[in-house]
Amino acid sequence: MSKTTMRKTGRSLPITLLRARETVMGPVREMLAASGVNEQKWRVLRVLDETGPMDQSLLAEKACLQLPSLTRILRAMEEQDLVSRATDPADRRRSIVTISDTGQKVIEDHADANRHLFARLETAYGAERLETLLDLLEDLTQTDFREG
Amino acid sequence: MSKTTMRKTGRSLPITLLRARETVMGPVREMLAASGVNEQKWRVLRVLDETGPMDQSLLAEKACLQLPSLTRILRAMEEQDLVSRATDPADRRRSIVTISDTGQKVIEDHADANRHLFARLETAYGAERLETLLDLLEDLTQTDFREG
DNA sequence: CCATAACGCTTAACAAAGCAATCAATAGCC
DNA sequence: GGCTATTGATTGCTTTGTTAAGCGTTATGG
Repeated sequence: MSKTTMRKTGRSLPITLLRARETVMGPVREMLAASGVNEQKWRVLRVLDETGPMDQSLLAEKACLQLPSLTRILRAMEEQDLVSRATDPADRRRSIVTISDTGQKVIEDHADANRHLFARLETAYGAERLETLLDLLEDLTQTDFREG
Repeated sequence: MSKTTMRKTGRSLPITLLRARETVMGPVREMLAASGVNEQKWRVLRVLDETGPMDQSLLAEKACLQLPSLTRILRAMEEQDLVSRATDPADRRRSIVTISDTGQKVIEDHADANRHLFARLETAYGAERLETLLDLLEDLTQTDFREG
């Protein structure tokens, strides 16, 4: 045994989060497997559908994607006619991304399966506990615990 | 606005988990940036340090890594002398991974910073809430909500 | 025994993450 | 106005995730 093993090894939040994410995303990936969109594209579509057109920086933040990743994903999504991009006339650095009818249709096609999945999760895990978990996670995200 | 936007757009557990993970891992990545280990190697080292030598399949599961990823990571870690591998004489398909003194040192070097980080998180977020969150996450991981 | 299946790990191929550098457009400042 | 700094997006490079196939080893069943 190692010296460091002697310390009380508390549960690891990073690994626990990873595991939980895998548990949740597995079924979602299954759901999306058939259609031409993957997890990331689905997140992009959902954000655009829920919030409307926006520039890429904001979209990246809301969809939890890095700008470089988003750039490449949007290129593919444009080719699939899921979204369209147009440079913002007010600031020609910006490019505004808009969901297309095809993109809307993908969302709608998966809406039922998604609701069904979520409903099963609520049943198996407990609706109140799920609410609590989401609250705690959102608070964690807003917690600042950096140096200084 | 879209048709689908009309539905009550519940909070998305996948994205919330992603965000929370990013919040937690950001500072950890900063901590590790200087040393030669990244997030994944750090997870491998921690698992080996806490639980002792083990074969790769178990290590992969505990460190939340896929076997192919682990293969590549271990190759690099062997070159860095962080771990060593030896085929299990009892079952020569298995290869047992052991943390090295260099690997131990990396853990020890970061132990303080890691504890400090975790302590600040406990302070900023609340120790009890953190416990609750970990409990809820672990339960979620054990929740089966697949079809059928 | 021996053929076959199952297992543990590796390799291969491609998409994506992460990070740094780059480029074009805008903003600030003298 | 013209120079520099900043911003939004893209590209390049390396590592990892994901899936499927492959190889050697061990278990199983006739």
